[in-house]
Amino acid sequence: QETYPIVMPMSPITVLLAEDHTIVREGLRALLKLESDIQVVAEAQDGRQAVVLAEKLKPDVIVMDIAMPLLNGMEATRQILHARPGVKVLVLSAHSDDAYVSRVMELGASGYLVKQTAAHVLPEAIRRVHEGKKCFSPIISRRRKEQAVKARARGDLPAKKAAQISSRETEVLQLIAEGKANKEVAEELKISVKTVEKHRQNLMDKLNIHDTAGLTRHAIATGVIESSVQGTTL
Amino acid sequence: QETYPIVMPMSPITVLLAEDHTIVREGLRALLKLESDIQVVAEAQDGRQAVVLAEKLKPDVIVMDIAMPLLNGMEATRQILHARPGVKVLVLSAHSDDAYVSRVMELGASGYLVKQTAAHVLPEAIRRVHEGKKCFSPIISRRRKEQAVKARARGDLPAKKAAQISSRETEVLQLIAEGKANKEVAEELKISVKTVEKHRQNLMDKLNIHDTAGLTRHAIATGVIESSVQGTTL
DNA sequence: GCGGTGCTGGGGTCCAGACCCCATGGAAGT
DNA sequence: ACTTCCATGGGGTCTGGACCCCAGCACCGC
Repeated sequence: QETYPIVMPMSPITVLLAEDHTIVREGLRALLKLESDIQVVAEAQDGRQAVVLAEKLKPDVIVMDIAMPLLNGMEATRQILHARPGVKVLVLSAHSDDAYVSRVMELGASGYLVKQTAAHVLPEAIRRVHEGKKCFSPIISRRRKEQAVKARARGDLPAKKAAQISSRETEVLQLIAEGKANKEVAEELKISVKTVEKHRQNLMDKLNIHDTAGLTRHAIATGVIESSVQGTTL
Repeated sequence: QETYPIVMPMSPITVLLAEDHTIVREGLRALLKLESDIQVVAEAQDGRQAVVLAEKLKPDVIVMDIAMPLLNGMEATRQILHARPGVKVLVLSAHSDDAYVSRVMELGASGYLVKQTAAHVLPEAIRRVHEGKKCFSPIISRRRKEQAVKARARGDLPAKKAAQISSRETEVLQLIAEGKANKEVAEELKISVKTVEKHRQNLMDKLNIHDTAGLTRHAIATGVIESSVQGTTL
């Protein structure tokens, strides 16, 4: 019953919101409601729901939290992209470890926003990934550029997949996070202290974390150790 | 220039939003904007800002996230309530651990909502705590009742104490666990590096933990920080 | 084979942190 | 009033880790 405006009334971008914290999810929906070209067609409160709803409703874009019960956002993303390779997954995560971002992007996600991002970036990012572009939070894209520059400086081939932590490095990481000094790690693994230092350095470079506290947090976050590990006092 | 409506135009409840994830914070603000009797007067993206803004603007209610950088919601709540005992702090947290809830309530907070809570509960909770009532998420209040019954059955004494960590020491612990060097901690807290070293030494003595990794694990295990705290790269 | 990478080992420099000593002022408890 | 605790700050020493250089050997893929 309305006259056609000069601007074409494009069909809105359909969005599935996957985020386990209800109050946060409804907040995001409230933010997106202000955008006339974006329509939230469904919400999922865990990864499994996200997979099911993505399959059923075939939304254009899926805004996916990483930390979710039952099935985390990483696995959910993998399954969704396996079933519908064309769909755009925009990851929304609390953390920004390089290794994390790399893994998600290798899965085929279209973008990665950290939750520190300003709210107005979200609808913009949804539009961008809908157009087939990649989209990252400023912090992330800045770091990715730095990484790329460094990689080229080192003469790396573009076939990257940067932060692969080797099995030996993981061993060292665990012992460091358990509070062992380099010397103790060396004794434990029966290698030289110098080698331990080297592994430690490689870990720091690959993870872009340059302090013991950060390595420890990373080890806990990725499940290498638990926070309740008893220290040297035992 | 407007005529007075029949309903008294009560002065709105002033609210300070303390939540480190910008996109979440703006989502919450968008939700609260729909409530005419609630006015978000300021936002804080870490605990220290929350303390400063609470002091300066004296809001009626502070909606406080627990997991925040620099100063977590727990310590921020303690400091704010120390300075202004009358203020209402409504804690908003991702976790619903009993130990967590108990500690927060002992500090004198007015309520505790988990983020799984439906959005419409938030403004309702703000009104309730503003009236001086306590307010919990349904899941929490149910469990608190069960706990209280059990406690009485066991005839518990309220007494307990481990190594007593002071409020200042907890602040230092958080910053250490976030990967800050002593010098950075000193700058953040505007005290001498020597004092930071002293606090660090006291922490190590009291906790009987003598490495940074151990302190970091302890901070995570006791909820001072989360393992996913952003590193020094931000 | 040749390049890539992982694991191993050693040389060095430099600074931050661990641990010792000390003192002062304020707040809180007895 | 006196003690205790906390927070503050300064003196020192010494070791451990961060970061730089270098290398050989083994494996894997092409």
